[in-house]
Amino acid sequence: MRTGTGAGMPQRGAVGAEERIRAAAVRLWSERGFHGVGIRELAEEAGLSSATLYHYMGTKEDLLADVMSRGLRRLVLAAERVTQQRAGAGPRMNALVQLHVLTHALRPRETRVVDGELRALSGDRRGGVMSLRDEYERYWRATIDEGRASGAFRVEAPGMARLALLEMCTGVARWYDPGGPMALSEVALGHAQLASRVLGAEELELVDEVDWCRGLVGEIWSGPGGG
Amino acid sequence: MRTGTGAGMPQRGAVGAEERIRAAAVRLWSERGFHGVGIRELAEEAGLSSATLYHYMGTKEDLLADVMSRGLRRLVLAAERVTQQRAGAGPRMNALVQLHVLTHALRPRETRVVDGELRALSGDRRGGVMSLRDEYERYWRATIDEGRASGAFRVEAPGMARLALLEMCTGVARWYDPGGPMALSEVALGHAQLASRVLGAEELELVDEVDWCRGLVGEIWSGPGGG
Amino acid sequence: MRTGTGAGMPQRGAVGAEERIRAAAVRLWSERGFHGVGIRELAEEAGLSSATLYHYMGTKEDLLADVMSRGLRRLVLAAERVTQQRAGAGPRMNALVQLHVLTHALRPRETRVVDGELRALSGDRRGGVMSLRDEYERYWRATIDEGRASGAFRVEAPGMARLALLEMCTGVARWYDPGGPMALSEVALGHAQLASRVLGAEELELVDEVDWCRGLVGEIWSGPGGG
Amino acid sequence: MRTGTGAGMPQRGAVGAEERIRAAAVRLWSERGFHGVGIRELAEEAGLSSATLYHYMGTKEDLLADVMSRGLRRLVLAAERVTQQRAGAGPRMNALVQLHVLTHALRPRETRVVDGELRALSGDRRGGVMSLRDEYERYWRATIDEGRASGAFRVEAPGMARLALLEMCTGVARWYDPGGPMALSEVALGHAQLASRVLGAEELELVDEVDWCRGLVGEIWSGPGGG
DNA sequence: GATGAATGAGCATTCATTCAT
DNA sequence: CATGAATGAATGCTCATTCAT
Repeated sequence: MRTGTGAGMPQRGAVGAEERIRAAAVRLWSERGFHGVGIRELAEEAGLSSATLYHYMGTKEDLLADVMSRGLRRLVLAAERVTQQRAGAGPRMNALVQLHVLTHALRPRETRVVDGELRALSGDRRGGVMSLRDEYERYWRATIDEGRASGAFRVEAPGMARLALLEMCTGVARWYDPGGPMALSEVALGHAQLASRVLGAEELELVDEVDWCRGLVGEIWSGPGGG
Repeated sequence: MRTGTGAGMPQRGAVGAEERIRAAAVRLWSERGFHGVGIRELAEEAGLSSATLYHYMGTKEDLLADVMSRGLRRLVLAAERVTQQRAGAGPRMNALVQLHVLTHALRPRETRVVDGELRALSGDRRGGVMSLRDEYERYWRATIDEGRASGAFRVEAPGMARLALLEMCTGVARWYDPGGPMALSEVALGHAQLASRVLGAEELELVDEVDWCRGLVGEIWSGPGGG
Repeated sequence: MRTGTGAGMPQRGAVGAEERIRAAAVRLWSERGFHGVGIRELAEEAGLSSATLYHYMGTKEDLLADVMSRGLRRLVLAAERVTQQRAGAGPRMNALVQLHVLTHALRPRETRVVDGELRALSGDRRGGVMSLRDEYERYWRATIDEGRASGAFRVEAPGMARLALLEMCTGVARWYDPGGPMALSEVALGHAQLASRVLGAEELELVDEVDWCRGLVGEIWSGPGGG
Repeated sequence: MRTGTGAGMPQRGAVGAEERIRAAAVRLWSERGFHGVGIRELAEEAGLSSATLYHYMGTKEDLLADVMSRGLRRLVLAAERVTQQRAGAGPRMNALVQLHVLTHALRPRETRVVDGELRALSGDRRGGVMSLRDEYERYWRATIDEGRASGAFRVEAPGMARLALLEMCTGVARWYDPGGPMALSEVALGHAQLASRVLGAEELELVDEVDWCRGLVGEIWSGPGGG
């Protein structure tokens, strides 16, 4: 997808096209996978002809790389904010978890694509996406390390703990049902507590970051796509 | 896929064919997904022509349902054994976790297919697989309930804890690398400890079930396919 | 097949494509039957790739239904004209027979497909085609009934006579050879006479409708397809 | 299909196999056409495996040629009998028509295959079948010629009349319904009368040959297949 | 006599993609 | 900006047929 339209504000109907295409892709791919959805169906979902699609994107795989990169960049952006605005390993980790869980609960389609379609990317493009993912995970790694150094966390295998926590929190996008019995904030706070247990930091008080995170998610994920 | 060949020992190339097909499918699907692998490639991987494939299976989707059901039945079988042979919520949960982790670390391909291709199944067949998955999760649910009742576990939202734990342990199949820095037993015991923390049962002693589980996995997962 | 191209004159290769496809189908199917001709061969005969074929049609069966419906609609249209422009059972039947025979002699391929491939249509589509056929036969039925009522025809079993006559006249498409010994007008008039005998109306004078019918056939069957 | 089993009487289950195969072919082909039915379905209908089928027949096309030849030989045989046992063009034609109609009404499946699948036969085999058909039609031709010579028939174009009559009478196999409103004998006698009209021989008395023909059809068409 | 296993070629259909307009 | 037309390659699957047992 061509990088940017330059102007600061959407001007013509066409401006929304890229956005609509990405939205259609996310909707469809999150449900049936990259290989399970054809270009024609994608075009129909976006309200365009399949030929017009190619005006806005490169190949199908380019579109996937674009969608994944944008999603990951938003995750990175959010994690960066948390690090800037929350000090101390405990509060930071608490916020990171609540943010991750909220993002995955509020944006299950985007996150499922980001998390599950890496294998559909070939060599070169995969590398770029993986390094973005690593960039995101680095916030977790750093915070866990920090907590271990300060004595706030007690974990023997911090790498494994990080992976275990990420898998646990990412899983929310696979099972959370907004119409189900659990309130969103319960899930977020609940996972924050589980994380504190996993990290051996139970005595820490768990600040409720749900509203703040919700605002952050809203700010970062709404709008024309975080390009 | 037709049920069984009956005879006790593989005699001709044909005997192993069904098995070879399933193995090929697991290998390929775990890496590129159900929709990412064509019938011809599957056949080649199994050492057959694509026409011969259809001698042994119904449709491609039938094969997927077969592979998933067999995998899940093995998981159920193993969980059943744990429940029979380990008494008390703590020891049981400990064994369930170590078993799940070991299975996912030793059989990452099978478990990734089982866990990730549900969406490729259409209506009727999906139901069958989902009920098997529910059957498996019931062992976890029951054990958590038991531990909460006995006071061994302290969790506020047991449903969420179960899902969080399952996602966490299942994730092992996505990241564990046998050539990597972590020993398999460390991962298994490590997750058992994380689970005990998640469930608020830290004071419980964590019996090392790795060898026993390894035997169980070997017994249940080797052989002609757990039909 | 999409309805029409609107423009009054063929301009580019694409305009005639639908027409060319139907013509190819009629040519091939009339000789080897619907199931005897593959899509690739059809495409080749139409001068397109098999993928392009699907740009213009739905399924192969859709194309058959389209071809049959168009043929039958033309038959109906012609019979309607006869009924409007010829009064009295005798003259009408005479014209209907000559028209039917001429159509089947001049358009043996279209009529053979219309007459012989009903079984290749599945349920729903078959019904539509059958009702068109019934519509056409209704003109014969009505005319025979009229002739019986007026005393012009003497037949005991009018239903059987209608079927017998239709089979007899339709058969022309199966054996008439324009390069053979019989002139087209002889065949048409000859059948008109046989029909008058079958209906017990020998004393009636047989007007030669060959030229008029030929004009009608030319008018109705030429052109972009009678959609 | 290998020509004969030699012995005069069916001995083993296998003896019936060829017969069952032909019967299955006739059943299926008459409904969906030669190209519309696969070998596997044919085998299933005959109660055999598709491989076993090939024990009894050559290729699929060989089987078709066999089925068609046998049918036509039976038609020829019956026409021969008529010629031997009925003297005079009028009575002979009367019997030929009633026999043809009865055969097509009682054996619609066999006759539809005989009549409609010639195009599925390639070059060499088609010639053989066509000459059998010609042999059959020769009885009609000869009888019409005889009637014209003796003054019993008055037709101008005897060739066309023959074809018209054959098409008319053959059509019975396409529309006659034993459960419908017309009795079989009505159809047979009715067509005999239409034929006499077509041939300009109305003054001739129409002997009811239905019972005799029925016997002939029963004799010739029952039994192990008229090989 | 009968069949499971096997296959190359073919089936109807869809794929992602290009391009002239 | 947008699309209808076009296609080579691939899709999942079935074809008629052979052959060792």
